[in-house]
Amino acid sequence: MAMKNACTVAAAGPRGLRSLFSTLSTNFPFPSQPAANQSQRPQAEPSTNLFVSGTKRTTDEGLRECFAKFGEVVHARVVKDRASGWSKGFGFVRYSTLEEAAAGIEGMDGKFLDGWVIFAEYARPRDSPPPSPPSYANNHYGRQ
DNA sequence: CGTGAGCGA
Repeated sequence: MAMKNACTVAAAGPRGLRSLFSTLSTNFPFPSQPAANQSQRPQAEPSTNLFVSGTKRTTDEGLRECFAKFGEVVHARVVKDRASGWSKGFGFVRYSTLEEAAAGIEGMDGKFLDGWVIFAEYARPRDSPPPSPPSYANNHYGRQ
């Protein structure tokens, strides 16, 4: 039982609520949505691509080891600056199937890793890579 | 007050 993994699943207990119902106990029900469409916010449709945030001090292997407990991680990568090499604070994890991806999200979203909270969500489909180098052929990433 | 809402060379 020697897990050097830093994936110490530490979920904040239901404590911390002190005076939640203070002076705001006036209008209770939801104030009808102000019809303000939320543009393209997070929460994309189910996909094997997972976007994980909170990996400032975590590495690709850390993410992989952490998410591998919920499914078969095909590939895990922590985005970092190519120039300096420091983590940008977020990464991506690709599962083998959508079920595993959902399980990974439900099981890792809002957990602590390396001392930082990590968020697991579906990543956006990236079919428009930055044309930094005009490249010769069109790079086509693997698709299930 | 252990919290950022962020999408990849």
